[in-house]
Amino acid sequence: MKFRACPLREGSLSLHAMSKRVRVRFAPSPTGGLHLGGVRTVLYNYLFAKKHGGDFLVRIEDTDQSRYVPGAEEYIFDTLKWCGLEPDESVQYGGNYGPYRQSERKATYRQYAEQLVKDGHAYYAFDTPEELEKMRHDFKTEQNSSPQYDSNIRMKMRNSLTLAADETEKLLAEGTRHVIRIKIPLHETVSFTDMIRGQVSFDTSVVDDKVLLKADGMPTYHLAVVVDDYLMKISHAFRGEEWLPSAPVHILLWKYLFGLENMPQCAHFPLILGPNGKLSKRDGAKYGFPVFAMSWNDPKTNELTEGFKEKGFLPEAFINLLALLGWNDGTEQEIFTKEELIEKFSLERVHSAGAKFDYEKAKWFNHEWIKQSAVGNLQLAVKNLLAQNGITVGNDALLEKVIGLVKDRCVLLPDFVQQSSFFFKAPETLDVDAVKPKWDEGKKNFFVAYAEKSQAAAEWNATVLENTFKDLAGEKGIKPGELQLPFRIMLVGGKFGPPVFNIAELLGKEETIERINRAINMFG
RNA sequence: GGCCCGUUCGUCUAAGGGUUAGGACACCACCCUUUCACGGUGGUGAUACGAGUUCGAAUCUCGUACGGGCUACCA
Repeated sequence: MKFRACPLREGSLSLHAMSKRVRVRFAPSPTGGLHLGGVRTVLYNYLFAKKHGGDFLVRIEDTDQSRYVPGAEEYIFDTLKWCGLEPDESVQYGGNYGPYRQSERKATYRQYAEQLVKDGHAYYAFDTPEELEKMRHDFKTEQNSSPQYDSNIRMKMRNSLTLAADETEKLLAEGTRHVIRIKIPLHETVSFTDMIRGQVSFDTSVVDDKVLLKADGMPTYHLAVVVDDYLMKISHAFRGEEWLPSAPVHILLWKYLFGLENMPQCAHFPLILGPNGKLSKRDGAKYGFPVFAMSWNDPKTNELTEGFKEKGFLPEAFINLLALLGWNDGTEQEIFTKEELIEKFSLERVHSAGAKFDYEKAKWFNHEWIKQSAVGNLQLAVKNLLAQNGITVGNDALLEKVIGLVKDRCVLLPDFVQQSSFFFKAPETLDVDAVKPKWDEGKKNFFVAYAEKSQAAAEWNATVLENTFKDLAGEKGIKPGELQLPFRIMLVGGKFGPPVFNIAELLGKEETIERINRAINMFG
């Protein structure tokens, strides 16, 4: 980390971290939802910025209207909010370097694109999509399965390099559809230092003349990212590994436009992989786990993709598991709060290899977080979940006790429904089959007596209940163990839940006795 | 096809020239528990392959193989 010495008024010297600004870009389009890899990119950017006392900013990429999905932008910010990763600057949160939405910066991008043409680093291209397709077809060979618009091809196409100057002028004056392409130099080695991978080099002869400004006047990512990073004074640019191959284009643009010395430091994060390569939206449905942070309902296809939130993950657990997918602090610690992550995160310890997502381990993280969560942190979510299942909780104090009692056995939030419904509502059906084969008069008599004894009990708690139960069983000559399962079925309805006597304690005297009597009749 | 990145138990990973290659998830066994879990103890299980450098290589170098990414007027 770099430091800059700052003299204080008193004359002493103190070290201040140089201000860091990192940014993340979002397209409110591709699939709409923010998938695992996207959120992790945000997370690492966020952690880095916060750790170094810098600013974390989000830019919105609404470059391609045909792909723009309504609602996606709001969705992005909802997701960031749920994850606790709100940016310091963005369309929604404001800041001093706006506008942050790409479509509102069109004039700026054009200005720099024209500048490049003037300096001989870019050119106008008038080729139609059909002509491009023809080119790709005509020049396709066995050695080159996908020909690029590059130094070999460009002189055979219709652009300001091949056309006479007055012809170009005329086409432009007529408003002919055109794009601006970067003119990649012939044989030049472009290299840069990636904070995770070290030095990476490319030969420009394999880079194509990327479109910088599209026919509709919108910039491509390549132009926008460089111009914005400069104008918004970005110091660090981190993104996914899938961007590595386009880095040379960006380096060249920095060189031509703003100077290499002003280029942000960059890092490319490893990909998050699904069972088969890069994690895709399809993998979720295919393998049965969520790939989006929050449920995304595609307004175009009306297709719903379930998210981690709706699946019952705690946001704390979600960012925890994401952080550990490609990074660790070198110790054996695995459970981190956001604050700890900020404190301990370091780019040097981010892996360079892709990480395959494991849903089982993800669930383990959530389980750990539920177990260590304070009851208050869970209460609202559980209450809502119960309400969704038709159970209204009238007694919050009881709910608190119930959550405390059952949270150790809940992996996902919805598990609370099964584990705690019966505290608020008597089970509608009892697992009679589990009891009947061994049910007899002796047991029936026991429970009739136990109900009577309970009625008379002066104290009502698990210990007293259990002692009474065991004493009575002894008197009747029945093993207490044989009576516990029927008792559980009576109260819970099935073979699950916390220890029976704890359940009875929370249920209270009246309810417990009522359930015993009701069940005795059902067992016959 | 070309270019780039990568490769330690099934999965996430630790080990920065010298360790019986460590931990976690999952799995198995036992203990605890007469429900289901939690928890505890133990177990199975990895340095892709081949050369080289070195007294010594998971670690450094090269090659091979395999995996992934990119190769759009998408990001």
